[in-house]
Amino acid sequence: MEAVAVIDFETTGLSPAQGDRATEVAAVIVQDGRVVDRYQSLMNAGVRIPAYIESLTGISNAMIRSAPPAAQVMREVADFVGGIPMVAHNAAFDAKFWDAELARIERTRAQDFVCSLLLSRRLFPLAPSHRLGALVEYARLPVAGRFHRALADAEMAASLLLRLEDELRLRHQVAQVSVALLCRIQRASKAQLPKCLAAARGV
DNA sequence: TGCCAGGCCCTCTTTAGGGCCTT
Repeated sequence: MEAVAVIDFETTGLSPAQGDRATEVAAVIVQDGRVVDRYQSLMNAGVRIPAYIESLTGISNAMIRSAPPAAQVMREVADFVGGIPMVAHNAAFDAKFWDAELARIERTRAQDFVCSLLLSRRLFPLAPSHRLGALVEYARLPVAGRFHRALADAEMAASLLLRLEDELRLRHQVAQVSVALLCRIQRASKAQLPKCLAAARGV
């Protein structure tokens, strides 16, 4: 598979449209079956983190006060990722924060966003839960650090992506896994999935 | 203090409702 950037945000809430902002971002570059580069930074967007999110993530208002400005961090991470396809667990969430934070520095995203949550629902239908932590346990992936910290979650989502790639190769005999195929799989309905995988096998 | 969104997916569905997932 071509190189991808697996990203994860910690934020003050669920919706940039409601005024929520990013507090931490991480991106790991996955190439040739392994993580080859990493970026991580706290970011100060000048908004207060609610107490229940401080306890969820361990990221405090004091930590954010001494963090670099959000605009600087977004310029750095966007340059780090460049134009390669992006991946996140529940990508709808991270994509809306990525696009909202980029818009504040007058930049836009051009590449695809692959969702490891949607892929897991297709390829691990028997998993008891498709939360990142539950999938790490289900697939016996290494715990990369504290859950709900950006770099640890990005590393674990990267491990999950590589496991999903293995699943396509070994169980479904797909010789060539590509981002385009992952995009087709995540858009496929349950009924469409067998045909989608058969086409990928060249049947 | 408590709550806020939105897309996906299942089902006792499609003229809808509710759980899952992200912070």
